[in-house]
Parts: sequence; C-alpha cells; structure tokens
Amino acid sequence: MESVTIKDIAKRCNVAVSTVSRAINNHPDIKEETRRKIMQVIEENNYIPNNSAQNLKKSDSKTIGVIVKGVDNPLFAKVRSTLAESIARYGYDYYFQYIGISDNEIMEALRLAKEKRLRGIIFLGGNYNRTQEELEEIPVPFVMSTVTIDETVSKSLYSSVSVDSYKESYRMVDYLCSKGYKKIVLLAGSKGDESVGGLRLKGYRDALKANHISIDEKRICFSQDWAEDVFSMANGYRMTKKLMESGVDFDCVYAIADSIAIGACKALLENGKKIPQECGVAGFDGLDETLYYHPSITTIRQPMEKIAEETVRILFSRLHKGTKNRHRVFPCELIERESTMK
Amino acid sequence: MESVTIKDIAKRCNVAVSTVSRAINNHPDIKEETRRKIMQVIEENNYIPNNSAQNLKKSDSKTIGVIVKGVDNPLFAKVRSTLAESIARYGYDYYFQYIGISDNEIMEALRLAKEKRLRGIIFLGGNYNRTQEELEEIPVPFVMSTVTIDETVSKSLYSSVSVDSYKESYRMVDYLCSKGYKKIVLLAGSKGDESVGGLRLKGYRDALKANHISIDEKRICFSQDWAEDVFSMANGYRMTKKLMESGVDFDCVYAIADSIAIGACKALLENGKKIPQECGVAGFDGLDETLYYHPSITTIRQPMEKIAEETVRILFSRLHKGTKNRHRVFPCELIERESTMK
DNA sequence: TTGTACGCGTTATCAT
DNA sequence: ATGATAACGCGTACAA
Repeated sequence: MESVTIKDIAKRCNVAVSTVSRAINNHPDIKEETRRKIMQVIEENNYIPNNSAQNLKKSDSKTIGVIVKGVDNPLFAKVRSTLAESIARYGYDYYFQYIGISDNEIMEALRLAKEKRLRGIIFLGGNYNRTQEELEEIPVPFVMSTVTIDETVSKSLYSSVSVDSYKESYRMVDYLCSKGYKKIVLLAGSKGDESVGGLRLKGYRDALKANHISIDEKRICFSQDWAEDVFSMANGYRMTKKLMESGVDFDCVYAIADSIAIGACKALLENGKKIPQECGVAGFDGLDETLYYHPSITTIRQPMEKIAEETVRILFSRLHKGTKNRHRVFPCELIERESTMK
Repeated sequence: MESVTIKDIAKRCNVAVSTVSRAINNHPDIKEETRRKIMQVIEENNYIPNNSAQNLKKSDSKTIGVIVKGVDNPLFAKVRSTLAESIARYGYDYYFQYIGISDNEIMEALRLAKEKRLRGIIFLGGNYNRTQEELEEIPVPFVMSTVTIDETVSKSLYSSVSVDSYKESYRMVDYLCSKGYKKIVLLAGSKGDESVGGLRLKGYRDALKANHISIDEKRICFSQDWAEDVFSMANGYRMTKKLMESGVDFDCVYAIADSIAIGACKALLENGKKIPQECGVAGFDGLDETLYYHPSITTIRQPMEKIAEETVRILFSRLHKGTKNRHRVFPCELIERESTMK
C-alpha cells in the first residue's frame, strides 16, 4: 500500500526532489546525465507522479475536460477519437469524464475544473434545462456539443454546436409526405420533453400541416413516463405493438430516434407487415445499425465527426484568439433507404 | 479563474477552516447552528471542495476504481448501473474510468490507485496480454471482469470473472451441427488473436471434429489485420461479401461476435439468400440487437448482470474477509432464434 | 465546541 | 546545474 513518492526517488538518486521534478517535466536546466539516471531509477521503482499533488500545485495545465453524458449513447462512442485527436492537435491534453444520465453535469464540470485546472470544457450530450445561474458558475470557456439549452439562457454565455432538430424533423416528415405516405405515426419521447423530443415532435406537426394533412392525435405515441429507456429498441417495440393493438390506421412509422425505429421494425415485421410496401419506417440520428438492418432504414444522419471537430475549433478560437461565444448549427443528411422506397 | 476555497468560506463565516471541514464531512462535534450557517454560505458561494487536495490528505478512502476499456462496447454500457449499485451496497464509493482501446489499463490503474487512494480495482474489458510483472505492481486487490489473462500469469495474483469462450463456442457449433448444418463458415477475428477470438476459433474446430465434419480452411475467414474495427458490423459485412465472391460453398455462418453476425446477415440478405432456409446465422455475446434484428439471430448470451455482481462480491470478500483470489466462470445461455430455425 | 498547526506529494522560486 | 523551501487546498491531531 505504501506507494513510492518523489522523495524516495530523490533519496535513491542522492539528489534533491526539485531535481527529480525537473527530470520528470523535461526542464531545460538539468544535466543530461543526471536526467537519464533519475529516469532509470524511476523506471526501476515504477514511480508514477501523484496527479492530485501535481494538479494541486500547478497553476497552468493545458488540459481540456470532456464531459460525456450517457455512456450508452452509440452516437458518442464514435466521437471520442475525433475529439481526442483534435484536441491533441492543439497541443493540449484532454480528460474524458463519462457520467450517468441522471448526474449533474454542471457540478461535475465545476469539480473537474478545479481539480484538473481545466482551460476549457466540452459537454457532450445531456438535454436537461440548466439555468443561466448554473452556467455562469463555470469559470472557463465551454462548448455545448449536441446539447439543447433553454432559450431563456443568454447565448453570450456559452458556445454550442448542434443540429436543428426541429428543421430536420420537419424535413423528414416532408419527405415522407412526398413519398405519398398519408397516415404517418410518430413514435415520440416522453410527454413533457421540451428538448430534442419536443422539437422533433413540433417538426412533425408543422410538416404535416404544411402538407395539408390533418393531425390525428392517436397517431402520436408518447413513451410511458416510467420508461427510463425511452431511446431504446425495446421501447420502440413496445410502442409499436401497442399501436397495432389499438387498431389505429397508419401507413408509415417515423421514430424520433433510430433505436426506436429498429424496435418498431421488429414489431411490424413480426406481425407480417411488409416494409416498405405496407408500412414505411424512418428514424433519426444516423446509427450504423440502420444501414445493416434488413430492410435498411431511412434516417437523418447527424454529422458527428464534423460536429466534434467544430466543437474543438470553436473552443480553441475562444481560448487563443479571444473570440466571442459562437453557435454553430450543422445541417444533417437525409439518407433514403429501403424502408421508405416503395 | 479564482476559485473559492475552504479558507474563503471560513472567513465569510468567521470560523476556522477546521470547523468548515467538520461541517462538510458531517462530523459529530459541531453545533447544529454553525453547521447550518456554514452550509448555507457554501451553497451561496458555490463552493466545491477540491478533490485533489482531499485525496492528497486522506489515507483511507473507501472507493473502488472501475477501469472500463472500450467505451464503444455495448456489452459494458449496460453493466455500469449494476456495478455501481453493487458497490454502493457495500457502502463504498466508486470511480469509473473509461479508457481507449489502446491505452494501457495497468498504468491507468496505478495512477488512479495513488490519486484516489483506491481500496480495490475492477477491470472491465481489454484482452491484452499483460505480464506477471506488470500485474504485480498493482498495490490493491483487483478483479478482471470479462478479461482474458495470459495462462503464464499466476492465478494467485488476481481474481477473475468471465465465461469460457472455448466451451461456449464449442457448444454453439455443436448445436449448429445438430441442426443439420454441414458447411459452417466461421467469421473469426484477426489471425494472431490468442484471446477470445482464438478461443472461439478453437471451439469451432474441436466441435466440428467431434461431429466428424472435416475442417475446410477456406471456411475460416479471418479479419484483415489492418481492420481496427474487427468487432463491427462493417467487418462482418465485408467478410461475408468476400466469402460469397470467393465461391466457397456454405450453409451456415457463425460469427465470433454478434456485431459481426449482423453485418453478415445484411450481406446475405442483400444477395437474396434466405435466412435460415438457405443459410443459418449465429453470433456470440447476447446483444439486444440480435433480438430485434429480422430475422432474430441465434446467439450465446453472456450473463453480464451476474458477472458484474459476482465481480463485486469477490472483490469485497477479498477486501473484508481476506479471502484468497478466486476465479469464477459463468455458463452462458444459448438462445435459439429464427436465424437457425429451419 | 472551536481554533492552531502540521503534512499529504508536487512544482516553482529562490539561493547556491 | 542543483538544493532548500514555500506554497497548493484540505483533513486531523492537539490544544484551548
């Protein structure tokens, strides 16, 4: 349990701790010979500097914190490397922190900012409505990536990179209408969802209106409130089963997330419905799964790589050039696949 | 950038820092009145204790570190909550650390153990062959969960919870044979894989032998060495496409991972092959996706919840009762689905 | 019940 | 080029 410290190394080398510190941190004024010897002793004794102590002492750190909300979001898993590489390209270190869906990301940010002396923070995911007051506490520049922030919060307080859920949802439904679908069911999120779920719902409503299709509230399926797994295949399956049992007439199912769409497909196919001949299906997000499903599923692809890169770019532009906070919205790509190609 | 410290709080309350510390850590000997007042000031000033300083000072911590290798592994995403709850049940804190697939988990463990004064460590994922020497450096009890360790490493050094990849793979192929499949293709991992990939391959070979089916090496497809995404749908798709182009005759495809199996299904279906009538398909792992795929895919389900619970149980039995290191192997469940039900 | 003072492991600022 | 030493923010004996 006794771990070896910088003092032990110093003693074993017959030098002062400050010399060891210099060796570790590649300081210029140290003889190459002593440096090598110290590094060798460090190696032999498996010495690892205590990062807590380092951070406690350091004033300047050159590290960016990335707070990811939702380990299980497959959309984020792929972004990790892109973010890491982009940050490294600026010569900064990064520190990823994955937190649970119900954890408070702001608290986590404050904690990390102190602990690791962060220069900037990137938030990935999490749609909770944070107040202006909370956001103001964060002492370093930060970018909300694919996070929806309440409209009442001043835009000058933070940067953001995201997609326009409303517009893209509108586009998808408009497309479905153009394909001749008249009775489009929406598999929505929870009833009170003011975030992406709500926005995509609004896009659905407005697009139908624009296409002169009257909205049948029976065709809007909300997830059960108790369902913690709203964005899951299981939920899509459940909702679609229930829909079919209810006897509501429909010719297309549009889910606000790909995972939900996959569950819906299963329920439809299981009941002998042919996709797309008897019922079209569309999702949202651009998960790989939609491409490999059979039939492949039409979706709206969020350009996650671009989003990640732009997130880092904005952060460093703010850090280095002192630019103001910016808000960038990326267009998505509507990918037409078999599930809607009658 | 100036963050508020315990001193600031003390000053604002006209008390000593130690009193503030007592208030924070729920110490008994402190007047309820002062406690409340201090907590209020803390609230008002958004004070958060610097965890680095705390850890530096503390000798005893009651926290378990969980090092997860592979954020993108859907199998692990689900385990998170189970592990967290199990650890909490013992009255311990936990600290999750997600690291990249190419990061060195041992280094990370050593770093964390120092920093957070960990009492124990759980490793989740990562199949790299670590040497005995490396493992010996870890100063606290640890459990390798679903990790394969080289046979040459002494079993007394660590605990482990896993499944028998060889046996389960054997079972699957044996089952496929019993269903009448004679020309079973294996979609394997990389050629040199000594870990799960290699074990599942061995199970395949031995099961065929036991069923008096001669092994045709052309029916064993290795992933390209350059493919970093070995366990991906894309890789399964690629391999199967290539297989069909090669003209090799087969009546069943068995993939060493569900994700690979899904890619294989897509390739087969795209080419007009009927599953399971013209070709059976089976995977390994028990991903939810296999249930929602159409047709649903036969697989070997790893009991991840049980594995997680047992992992924690073994760790604490070692921590509290001083038990020796144990190695637990859980049986999997062969789930027969549509993809092999002719 | 509360305050004072020391030390955790490290880096940075002085001297030497 | 190297050594001594003061912080960093906190918890905890010990004193009051």
